[in-house]
Amino acid sequence: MSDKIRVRFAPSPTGHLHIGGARTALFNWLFARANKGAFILRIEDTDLDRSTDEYIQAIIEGMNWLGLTYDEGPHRQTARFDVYKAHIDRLLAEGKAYYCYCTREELEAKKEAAIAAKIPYKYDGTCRNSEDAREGVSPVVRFRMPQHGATIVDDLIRGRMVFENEQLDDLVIARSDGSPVYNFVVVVDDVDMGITHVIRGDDHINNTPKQIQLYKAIGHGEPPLFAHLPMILGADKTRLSKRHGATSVMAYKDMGYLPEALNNYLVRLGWSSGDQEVFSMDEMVAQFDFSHIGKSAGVFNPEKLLWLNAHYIKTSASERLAELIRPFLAANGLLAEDAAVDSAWLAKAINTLKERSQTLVEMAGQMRFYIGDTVEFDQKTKEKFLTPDAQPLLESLRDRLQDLADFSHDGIESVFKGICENAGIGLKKIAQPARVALTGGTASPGIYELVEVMGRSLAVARLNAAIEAMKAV
RNA sequence: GGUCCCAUCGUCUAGCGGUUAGGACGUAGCCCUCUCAAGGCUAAAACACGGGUUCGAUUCCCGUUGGGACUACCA
Repeated sequence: MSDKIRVRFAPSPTGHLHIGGARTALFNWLFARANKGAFILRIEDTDLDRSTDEYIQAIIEGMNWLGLTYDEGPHRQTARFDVYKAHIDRLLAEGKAYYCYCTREELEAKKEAAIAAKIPYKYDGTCRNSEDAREGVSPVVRFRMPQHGATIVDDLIRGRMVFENEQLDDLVIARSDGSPVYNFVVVVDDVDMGITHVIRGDDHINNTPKQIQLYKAIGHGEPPLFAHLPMILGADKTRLSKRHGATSVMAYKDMGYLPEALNNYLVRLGWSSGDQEVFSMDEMVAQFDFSHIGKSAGVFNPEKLLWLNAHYIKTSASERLAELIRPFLAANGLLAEDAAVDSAWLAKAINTLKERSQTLVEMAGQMRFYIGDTVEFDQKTKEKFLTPDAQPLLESLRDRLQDLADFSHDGIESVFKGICENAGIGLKKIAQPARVALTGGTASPGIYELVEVMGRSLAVARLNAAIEAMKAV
């Protein structure tokens, strides 16, 4: 256990698992799996006002959906307040931290003054050397940050970064109510949990030197190694947020995306392995390495994700898709959740839809080809294809399908071919009117498979309905 | 304002001193074809700028410009 790699994903439960968090989780997971290490889930819920149990569940749900299994956790920081308290007391006793009685108002005023005078703001250290308690003020605890020398971060992705210690603030580690603050608990937990590598977004870069100083005060050995991942940006190159559309992982599930598509998209946003674009989870694990993680922020590209999703739909087993699509069919009203529809039939239908569906939502919509007694005709389409010339052809088609002994793809094909030969016409002359009659539209799966999956009775019924509609004109 | 990070087609990226600067998404055209897709082929499309270093810079160094993050008793 001593030199085993241990990494963690540490989201705060103040929202759903979003795209950026999911990628951080994925990279941690990949690194752990690639090195036979441990992947730990830690919930950073020290912000009591904004954290909720619902979001904890939502984050876990998102990770489960993506298949990012964790080996330990979820650990909750709110369950460890006594641990933090002990560290704070010790730091206080050792003089590495001190009580600060400055009020928020005073601090705010000093900050505004600094900004107005255009000088860089930093806590002025009023309480650093004075032990004077003030009546009626419950103090915060500040960490005594070294003010000389420099803190060096040898980032696994960015290389060496040097921070002058005089730039570092005496940061608050405990609020006036005694509760510990993020930068502090992160360090305590990483030490306690034996974290060897901290893989996180590069929005944490400026926290790193502060945390390293905390490690030196709290930890025993060396601080962990750091790897700062580039940010994910929206199309306008600002940090990805709700403004850019769906950002929660589960929203993608609801929009009919497959988890492997999202994982594959995310892994290629910032990391590469030559020219390869499509990766199974096993391939990602086998090929993942820090040296091919880029440094620059990436723009989230929904079109490419959609392309990957279409790819995975095309290549997934239809049996699996048949199960996944049921909720979507229930949602669009085509098939009740508990409808007794044969999965084998569903899979057969999906076979004809896979190559023309980019999402499960889209595929569920296309199930209209096969489910439902009536079809709606667009007026223009009807005029163009359900012509007087076509009527006898459709009648003939109906009769032949009615009498067809071998109601298979090949049997159906021979029916169409037979009609073409009889009438001396090309397939196009009958296929398009038939397609319109059977589906109401001009775009559908191949006509033979369409009829086959639809089944004899529905095909005949729809043909009859179309023929009636033609007569009515 | 301060600190830090970043910079190859519109986007994701390959490249690790000498390449016709490669791939992918998207876009356009063609082929295939019963429609729509899928698939195949082709095309347009990039090294931000200026200095160095070097026989030679997309690649190494510095600066400029441009983006971004952080700058809380949030995480």
